[in-house]
Amino acid sequence: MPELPEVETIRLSLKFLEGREIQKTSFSNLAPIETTNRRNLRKLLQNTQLQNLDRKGKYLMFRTAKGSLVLHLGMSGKLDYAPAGESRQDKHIHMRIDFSDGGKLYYIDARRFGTLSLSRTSDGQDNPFLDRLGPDYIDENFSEEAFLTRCRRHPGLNLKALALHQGIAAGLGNIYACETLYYAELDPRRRVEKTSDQALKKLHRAARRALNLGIQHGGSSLRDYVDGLGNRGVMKNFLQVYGREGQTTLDGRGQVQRITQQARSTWFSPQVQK
DNA sequence: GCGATCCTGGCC
DNA sequence: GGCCAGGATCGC
Repeated sequence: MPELPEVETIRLSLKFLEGREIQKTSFSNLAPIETTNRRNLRKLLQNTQLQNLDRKGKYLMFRTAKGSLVLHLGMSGKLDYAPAGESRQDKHIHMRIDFSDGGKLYYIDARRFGTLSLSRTSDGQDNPFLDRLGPDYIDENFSEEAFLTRCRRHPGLNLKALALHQGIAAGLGNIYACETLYYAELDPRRRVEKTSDQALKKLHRAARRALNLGIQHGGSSLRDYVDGLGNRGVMKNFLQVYGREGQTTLDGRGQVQRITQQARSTWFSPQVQK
């Protein structure tokens, strides 16, 4: 469910937890833990300070002195903070972090497409999920030239698949991939090898624009997305093509059509995107 | 590179 | 009952 803007919004909403002491952490039997085990995670997140809450692509990193919990929210994952004296009840709570002041942070994930993993290094390169990621689209140091080089390694991909490929560049999901291709006025069916350097650079700029706009508006709450404190985002009201099959684009420049690519829906406007 | 697959829930 | 969903991996 959450893409870069939603994950970033969640991160910002929970940044106030930085510096707090974690007392203990517990996991459900079905918690989607990968490449480590609950004992290691429990040990990592026990009687220690949460130093920083960071993000790489769609992954959150809970940093402590001994390493980080690396969390991906998948399609249905949420974080929900309950201050001292409150608690949450849900069938699908898979992790609970108890802070020494009585606050609790819950990870809730009905579909369990998310992952909980571990990193011992500050750059995260020892974690197989983080290691696979390309640069973050909104990283100021990620140049158009670097993006171009990475794109050219995948000549056979169509532009929608390119946009969604987290190893080329990280952060776009289905919503913002569609929006990016609309901003860049590029046909999602076009292949990388048939796309000019100029056009790919335009795609890079468009992705940054789409993602930053999403962050500014607190993410897209289409169905049930909320940040770590239960607040909805309003980016939905600014989407040009996503979910608008049979309507005009938000700015009225064309009609929106839905097609299927890589077994997922793509919304685009053939009049605008070439 | 592509399609199937992991899983639950909401909506028609 | 069937279809759809904001994701990513795995096998072919």
